[in-house]
Amino acid sequence: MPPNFDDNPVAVARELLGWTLLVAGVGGVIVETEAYDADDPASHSFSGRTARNAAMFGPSGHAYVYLSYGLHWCLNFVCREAGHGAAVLVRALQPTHGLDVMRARRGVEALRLLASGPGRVGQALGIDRSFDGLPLSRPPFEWIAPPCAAAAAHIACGPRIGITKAAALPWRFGMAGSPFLSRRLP
DNA sequence: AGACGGATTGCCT
DNA sequence: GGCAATCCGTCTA
Repeated sequence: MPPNFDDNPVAVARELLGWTLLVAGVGGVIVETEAYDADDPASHSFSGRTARNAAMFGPSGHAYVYLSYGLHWCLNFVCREAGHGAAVLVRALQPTHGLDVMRARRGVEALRLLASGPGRVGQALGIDRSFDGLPLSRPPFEWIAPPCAAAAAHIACGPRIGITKAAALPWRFGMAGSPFLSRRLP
């Protein structure tokens, strides 16, 4: 049972925290996300549809994958209804499943370094261009719901990272105090 | 056809 | 805390 993606990206970004995301059996608990909306200058969808961001304008509940800085594959979830260009970026996981696979892919041992950062998440999960546009409700994706009401009480938010436009919006969300965040939250 | 910049990471001091 | 690496997508001609 996957989470509900038919909502605005800020709501989806918050609701995703605490869910366990597995890709081919490898993954962990989502502890950090960022929201990107259609009329958001920092969003890849802001300047309209192109070949790269086409998945963002497709149906919700699908993956949008892009290459960052020429070498990092980043995983996003399309949300709202089709055609809006809204998505949520997965920024960090607490590794729980397939630790050895992730260690091999990442080339590091420490749990803390396996998936704390969007590029690390992509590498740890084996994400690449071929995942762009795939539905999140079917294999290789698999979801485990968070323990009831556990996540909501511990969510913190702050400005998004690495962007220059709309930098003031507090659209980065994380589980407060988690050691697996890519950076501290206020 | 060619230039330019980026939703980052890792290694440096 | 600072900065180089790296290469695809987009824009301009």
